[in-house]
Amino acid sequence: MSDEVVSDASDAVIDRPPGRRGQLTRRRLLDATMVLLEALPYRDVKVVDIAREAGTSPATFYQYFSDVEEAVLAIADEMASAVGPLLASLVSSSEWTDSDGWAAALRVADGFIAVWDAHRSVLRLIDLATDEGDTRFREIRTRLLGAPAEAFVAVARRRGVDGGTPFADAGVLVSMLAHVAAHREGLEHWGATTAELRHSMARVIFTTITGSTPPSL
Amino acid sequence: MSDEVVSDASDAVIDRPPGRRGQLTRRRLLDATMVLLEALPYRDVKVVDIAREAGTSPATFYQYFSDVEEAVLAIADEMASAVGPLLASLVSSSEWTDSDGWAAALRVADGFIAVWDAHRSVLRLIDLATDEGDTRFREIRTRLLGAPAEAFVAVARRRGVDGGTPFADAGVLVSMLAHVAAHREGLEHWGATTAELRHSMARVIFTTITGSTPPSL
Amino acid sequence: MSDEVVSDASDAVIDRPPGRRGQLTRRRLLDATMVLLEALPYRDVKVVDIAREAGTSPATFYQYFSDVEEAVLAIADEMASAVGPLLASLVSSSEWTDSDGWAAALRVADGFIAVWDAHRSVLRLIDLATDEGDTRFREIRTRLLGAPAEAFVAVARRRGVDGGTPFADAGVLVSMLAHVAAHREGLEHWGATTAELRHSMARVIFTTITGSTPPSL
Amino acid sequence: MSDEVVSDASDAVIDRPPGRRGQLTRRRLLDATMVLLEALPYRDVKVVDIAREAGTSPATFYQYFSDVEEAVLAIADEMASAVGPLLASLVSSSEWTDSDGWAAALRVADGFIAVWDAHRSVLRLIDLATDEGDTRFREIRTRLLGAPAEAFVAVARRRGVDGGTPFADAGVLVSMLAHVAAHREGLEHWGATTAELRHSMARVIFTTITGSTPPSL
DNA sequence: GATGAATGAGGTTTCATTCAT
DNA sequence: TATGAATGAAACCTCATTCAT
Repeated sequence: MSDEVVSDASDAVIDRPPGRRGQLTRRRLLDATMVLLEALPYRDVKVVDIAREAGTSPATFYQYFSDVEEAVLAIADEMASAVGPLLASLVSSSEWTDSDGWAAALRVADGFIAVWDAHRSVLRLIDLATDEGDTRFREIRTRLLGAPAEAFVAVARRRGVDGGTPFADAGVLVSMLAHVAAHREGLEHWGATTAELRHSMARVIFTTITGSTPPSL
Repeated sequence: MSDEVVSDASDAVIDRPPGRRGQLTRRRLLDATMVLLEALPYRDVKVVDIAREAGTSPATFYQYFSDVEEAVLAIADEMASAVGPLLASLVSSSEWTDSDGWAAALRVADGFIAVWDAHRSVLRLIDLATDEGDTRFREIRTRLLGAPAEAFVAVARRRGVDGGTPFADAGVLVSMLAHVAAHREGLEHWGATTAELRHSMARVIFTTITGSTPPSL
Repeated sequence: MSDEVVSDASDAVIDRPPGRRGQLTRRRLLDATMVLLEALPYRDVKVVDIAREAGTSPATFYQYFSDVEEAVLAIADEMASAVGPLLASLVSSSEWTDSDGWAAALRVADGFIAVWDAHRSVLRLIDLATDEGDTRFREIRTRLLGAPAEAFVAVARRRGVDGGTPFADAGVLVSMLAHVAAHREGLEHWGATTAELRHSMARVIFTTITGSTPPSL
Repeated sequence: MSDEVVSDASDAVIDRPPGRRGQLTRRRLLDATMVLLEALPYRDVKVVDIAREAGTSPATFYQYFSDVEEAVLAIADEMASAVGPLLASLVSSSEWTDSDGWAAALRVADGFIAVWDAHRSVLRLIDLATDEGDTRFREIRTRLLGAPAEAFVAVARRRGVDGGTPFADAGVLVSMLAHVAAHREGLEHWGATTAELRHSMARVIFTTITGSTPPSL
């Protein structure tokens, strides 16, 4: 069991390259952080609890992250790297002609809803931290929402809308999509079904991008 | 109409009916809370600091609120009572005909932007707390955004849109407006001027409500 | 097999199984608590003081006990485990015949006096807490006084007193012994020497158990 | 109604002779203290709560008592003044002959039980404070238990028991009576009915006082 | 690598107590 | 007399963080 011979050369004192065991511990800590993030308000997620949840001690936590924020940052980063391109691809995967645009619009709406459903707590946190002025989170947020936004801009340019304002339009669209997806539950509670919401979202997308009325109606 | 009325006692720590001097102190505490809220992340707003800022002691704070959240709640409540109706009136003040609709749409967009500029920190906090499941904040949020949303619904009904889904449409609109207004700065940073944004917002409103293309273009 | 085991977690704040160093600290804290308990009224024993007396910090205290009561409970528990059986054995160690009963009665009286002299403050506290309805302390008190009481019952049964009421008799005896032992000092102050008191105690014991008059007179 | 003309001459600033209204307030405060004492551990009875319970403010409390202890002292004092003589009279009201002694013993037992049932919380408190060294409470306790104790001594002397130790005997008796009465409930829980207990108590009294076996058996 | 243990630092709360009205 | 209000002072309790093993 104790054949920890691994890490070849330098067994330095400080943060040396990963190492099998270390990688696992780190992952356990990240997962634990996620679990807590989904159950508690951010401000209530404490190092001690993460450690307990991960089955280690606080001291161990500090060997991998300097504070909770850093761990969260890592999580958010992973997520953004996966989700940003995904959302962008949904936008880019269509020519947004009158004929295939509607289907694309629906796909985009669905994509946002699905992504927010899957990562609600981290996404919320990214928003929060960004609003509070944290630049590292802002970068992540930009990667995340910027991707689909730029895709929208690209489409708008390609379709060469007359005197359009592609950046504003894209910004408005992404804002709308993100916010509706984030508050879908609240909106349902208020009287709008998810089916209706995706329809409304798609309509706004379609109209904004193509300038014409969706064929659906 | 300066009716302080109510205060059903559900609230604070003490029971005795306020009293002049006490009302002043309470106000000072609320103002101090606001000041801090604008300067710091919510989680960093401490009772000690509120007290200092208000020129009293923590003990005094606890004579009026049982914790920071309660003070914040009071602030949010006041704000919602003022802002909700305002936003709703912007929506209701037009017949949304093709001729006057565009002006109304612009007014609504401007209204949201102005309100968010004036109350950014509280509004952010209401969103955060609501998302974290706090029901008292959710109620406030509903009063706040529900007002314009229902106004949109009323308009949609009056205009008798064919097979419309007024609730979903209104929800999407309000979500868009709130989110864009909240992140205007970020969007500008990214490439969309405020002027363009308000235009895009208005266009989405107008199209969604009237079903036709804005005359502006 | 990497079982973190269980550790029923019913107890303190932490779960991890003690550990040498920790055991020592815990002991120091308990001892410090005892010292203070002997010098001050219970309600005046503060965590800060215990920590100081033990040469640590309050934070450390909380790593072992969740409040003063829990520490006191541990002390009382230890004491009861040692003292209960001792008192019981004093009762059981005689056949309570007319000839050896008197000596036994004196030994029992002496035992109670000695035990109360040695643990006055804790015993007082157990009584207090029990009277106030604390069930955990009640259990301890039952272990402590129940032991000699049941021994008395056993003796009474063995001696087959006619229409006796062994439980009531045992209860009365133990009550008397505990109370006199607890207030010996006050009684002396009032006019009864310890020698006389032990004699009176013994007489009541002897008479109650054997039904006959002590030979001494 | 506002004819508060009363208090003739000096309307001094500080504690002037009672005054109708003041007496009432004082009484209300004492009663409130009692109520709390019966519901909470002594250490948890706070000035604020007494005031609330009495329907006044803390400031008012301080016009009558300098702290909670003083109020409690007043209550204890009243009680002792009423109860001490009562218990003494129960002892003195018999010649303790073989014929009427048993009835007297039963009456005394009943008396202690009744008194403790009626004043349990105050009596407990007196004991506690006395044990902790408070001399004012000790005096009260002496008045309370000293009364029946001295009555026992008087009886013993009158009956001229041979080489008796009247003080020790009386002390033991009163201790027994007080403790059993105080813990009657606990003893019942353990297996001794109240009827049996009063019998056992009476037997110990009778035997100790008269030196003979009670006729009852 | 991992972690028992310890603790400085800081915020939270509670109260007794005091005034000015 | 009575009491709104205010607050100093003292605990409480929790964490992030650091060592030594």
